[in-house]
Amino acid sequence: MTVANNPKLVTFERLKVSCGQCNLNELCFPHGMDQEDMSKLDAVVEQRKPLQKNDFLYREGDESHAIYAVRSGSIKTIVESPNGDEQIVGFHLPGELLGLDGFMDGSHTCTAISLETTSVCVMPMPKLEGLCSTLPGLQSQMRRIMGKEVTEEHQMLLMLGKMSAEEKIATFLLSISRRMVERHWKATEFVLSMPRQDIANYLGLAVETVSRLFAQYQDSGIIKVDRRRISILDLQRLKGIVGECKTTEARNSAKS
Amino acid sequence: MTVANNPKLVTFERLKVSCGQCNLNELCFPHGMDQEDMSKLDAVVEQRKPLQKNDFLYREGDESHAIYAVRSGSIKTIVESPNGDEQIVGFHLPGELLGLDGFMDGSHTCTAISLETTSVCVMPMPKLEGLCSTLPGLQSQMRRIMGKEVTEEHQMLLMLGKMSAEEKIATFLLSISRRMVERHWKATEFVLSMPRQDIANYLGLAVETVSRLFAQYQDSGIIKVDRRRISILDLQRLKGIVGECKTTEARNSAKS
DNA sequence: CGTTTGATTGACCCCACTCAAACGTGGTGG
DNA sequence: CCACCACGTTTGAGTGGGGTCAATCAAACG
Repeated sequence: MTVANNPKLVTFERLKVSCGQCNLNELCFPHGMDQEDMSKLDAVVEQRKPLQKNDFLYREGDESHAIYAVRSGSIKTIVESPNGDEQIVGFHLPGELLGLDGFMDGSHTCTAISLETTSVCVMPMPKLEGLCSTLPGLQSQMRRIMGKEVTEEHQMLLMLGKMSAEEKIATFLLSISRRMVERHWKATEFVLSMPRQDIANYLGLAVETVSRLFAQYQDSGIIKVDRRRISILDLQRLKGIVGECKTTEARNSAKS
Repeated sequence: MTVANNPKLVTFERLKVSCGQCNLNELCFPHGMDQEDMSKLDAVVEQRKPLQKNDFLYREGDESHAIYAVRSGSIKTIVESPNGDEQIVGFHLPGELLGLDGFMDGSHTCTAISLETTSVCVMPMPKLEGLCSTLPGLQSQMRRIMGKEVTEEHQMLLMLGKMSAEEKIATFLLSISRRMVERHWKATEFVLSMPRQDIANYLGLAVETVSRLFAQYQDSGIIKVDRRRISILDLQRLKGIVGECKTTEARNSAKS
């Protein structure tokens, strides 16, 4: 329905949409900024030729020029180990940011690959830095964004370190569901943009385990699986799998 | 030998040491800053009463006032899961920073606990922000620090997601060793400040597994273990365990 | 159509966890 | 100074969760 969420439309209609007009701005970088600041931000945001499936947005080692926001489509970020295998460290949906890994020494420490046809907004670092010194709000915005990244990665460490396969899958589905709601999509029906292989990699599991647990949850009547299309039939039971107490629920309702 | 690395001395001698005089400044926040900027930073750095073992520096949910640098001793940071168990997300040695998890919404999302008697430098956020707007270098410094945090956590995700117990233990020992060298301590002989339980938690393993692998590596002549005192006897073999190809070595030599 | 790629399912097995007990070691008080 | 206790660590035995291997199946594509 919306422009931003349909890659076909955005690709062929017009490339540049101002942040003020973008329906994702509440989720994205401009979150909480006033009209004036947003229009100044607008001036530095650039558009980029849409990425085709499996295109690289950037690779490990590439010089870091900018931070990126997904406008439509989705992107995975991966890090590579010394002995060759790779770990997916994040899936990025429309409105989510990436590229913060390049801040340490000016070159990216992970690789970003599109999962489907994807368009991104580019915020060039030099210009963004310049803007930061004039707009006091932008600086704290940057901090918030990086703090969010750190916090999210902590949650992922918790998942990889302490959760069983069942809990991981449930957590993953709930995370996607929650983010779908944020984007005003249905909480209980969505299409995963990544293959099973990527889900497994992300969760530290084997593909077969992911497949088996999807099947198991379907048999239990918790979800319905049709290839990459997922329907959550019993959200409460899914939440019950990840943790008995209500901490998660309390935290979510407190945030919104 | 050095003041900063001996908690007893620093505690009873004098609390405040300027960044310029601190032998950790090359590892710490001031890394790369000139004398002038450093003295301005000095003006906002505060000292804090030393923490006793198992004291909290801050807890999840606490309001975030500052970022902290370990001056002596060590600190662990942990996140808690809905169902009660916790994951250690980092061990912080002298010169290392913590508190960045509070940047998202102004309250900490993890808990910091000292592993031994520990003193920290406090950099209050409001003052630091003020300084950022006048010192252009400080802003980019902040970014570097956060970028480093993100990158380190990516490496940890890789470890938790893809490594076997053997690789995890080897990686852990090498990480400690590398950081000891940075602090001008011996690369091959050190005392771990955390119990086995914490190592196990951090690596996503059971205590028994950690114990067994330490024993196994000792039997193989790779390390020598005496309670918490570790001697690395065969650094090359240890590096061999984490990855067959030489990427790690190449990267390290390229950086230095 | 055949081919390829991704997903599922089954059989088997191994790594790492659990449970349990023994073993220092350090601290405490008699 | 020694006896005692508490805690962290080690070691052994047994088990199960999830990985591996292999075959099958279903879409998508040329």
